Amino acid sequence: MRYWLFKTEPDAFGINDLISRPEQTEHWDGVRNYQARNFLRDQIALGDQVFIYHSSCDEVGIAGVAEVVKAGYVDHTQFDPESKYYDPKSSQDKPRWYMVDVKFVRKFDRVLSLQSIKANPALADMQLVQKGNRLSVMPVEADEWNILLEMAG
DNA sequence: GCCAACGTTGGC
DNA sequence: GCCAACGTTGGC
Repeated sequence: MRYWLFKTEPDAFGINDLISRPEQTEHWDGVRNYQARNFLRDQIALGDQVFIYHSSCDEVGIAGVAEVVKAGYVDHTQFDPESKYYDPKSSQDKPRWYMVDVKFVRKFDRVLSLQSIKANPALADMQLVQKGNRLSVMPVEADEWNILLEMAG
C-alpha cells in the first residue's frame, strides 16, 4: 500500500464536494501531465491512501484523506469535445490520459496548512515543498504520511 | 534534437 | 494580479 497527494482547486472540486458525491466517491479526472499520468496509470493501486490537497484558494493545504477504490483506467473526458479536458490528439485505441476513483475517508478538523508543512524540518524533503513543484499527483513517503497525520491531530 | 515561444500552475 | 518555474509545442 502506498501514499499519495492529489491537488485540487476547491473552487472547482474540494473535499466537501467529494463528501457530497454518491458513495462519497468520485473519479479523479482531468489530469493532463505525463508524469502524473504515469502514476495514475501504473502505480496507484486499489487501497492506496491519498491526501486531498487544496490549492489556489484561501486555505492552502491538506484538507483530508481519501482512498483509492478503483485503480487506473482511461479518462473518458479526453474524448468528449464538450469537456474542458478534451484532447483532440488522443484516440480510443491509444488513450493518453488515465484516472482513478477515490472515496472519502476523513476530513481534517482544520486544513493542515502549507505554511505549517513548510515549517516542519522533518518534512523538508517532501516533494510538495520542493521549489517549482507543479505535479498534481505525487507520491508521499510513509514517514511523511505519518508525520502529517500526527500534525493534523 | 535543439531551443525559443508560449501556456499553465500555484503561492503570494 | 503578479511572476517564477516548469512543461509543451513546433520551426528549423
